[in-house]
Amino acid sequence: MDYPQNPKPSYNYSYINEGLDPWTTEFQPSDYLMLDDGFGEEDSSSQNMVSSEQVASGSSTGYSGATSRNNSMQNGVNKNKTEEEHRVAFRTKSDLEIMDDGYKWRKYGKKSVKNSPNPRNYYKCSSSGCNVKKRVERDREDSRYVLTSYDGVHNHESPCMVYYNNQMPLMASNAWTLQPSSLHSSSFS
DNA sequence: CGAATTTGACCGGCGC
DNA sequence: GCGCCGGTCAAATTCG
Repeated sequence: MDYPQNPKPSYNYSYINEGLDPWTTEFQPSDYLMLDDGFGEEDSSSQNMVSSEQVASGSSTGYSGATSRNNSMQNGVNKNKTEEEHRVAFRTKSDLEIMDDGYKWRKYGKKSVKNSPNPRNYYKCSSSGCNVKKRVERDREDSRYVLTSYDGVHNHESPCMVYYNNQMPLMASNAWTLQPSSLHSSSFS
């Protein structure tokens, strides 16, 4: 698949000249942040975020067979979950869905969702022991938008993280953490 | 030659 | 109980 993807983590490709700054304006986090159970029926999107919480069960390589997926497959009743499910979903205006956010992702699946002509790609953080997953698909309504969903919290820093004199860690201009706390303050530049 | 992607198969939940 | 549907696996293939 030859794709004119951007060679490096830099968003230099030509944007649709909307006369708007692409990243500070078009980036709308938590556009449809449907957490919780699938109670709220969104008018535009009827897909329900899967309520499967994956516990970071120790052995990363200990994956054995497809049957022993997760013995802790509890029901929706959250009795004693130690791991909260961190989900962040947002929508970005981009013509490319290959967005480098500072982490290395390994694609592990592609599926076409019903009611949408666009397939959905599944990525996983390539760092060992980091079970953060990522889901990328195009908006079924506006194919100009890309719906990205992050699942989990990284247990390591971004490879693009830069340190200035052992001071407070600063992020590179083209990288941002997925921590929900730092999601609000968009310190891009 | 090793690593990452591709892609169909498979698995498990949920609705009927 | 069966079939739909979304998520993941893993063998094969491609890529660097």
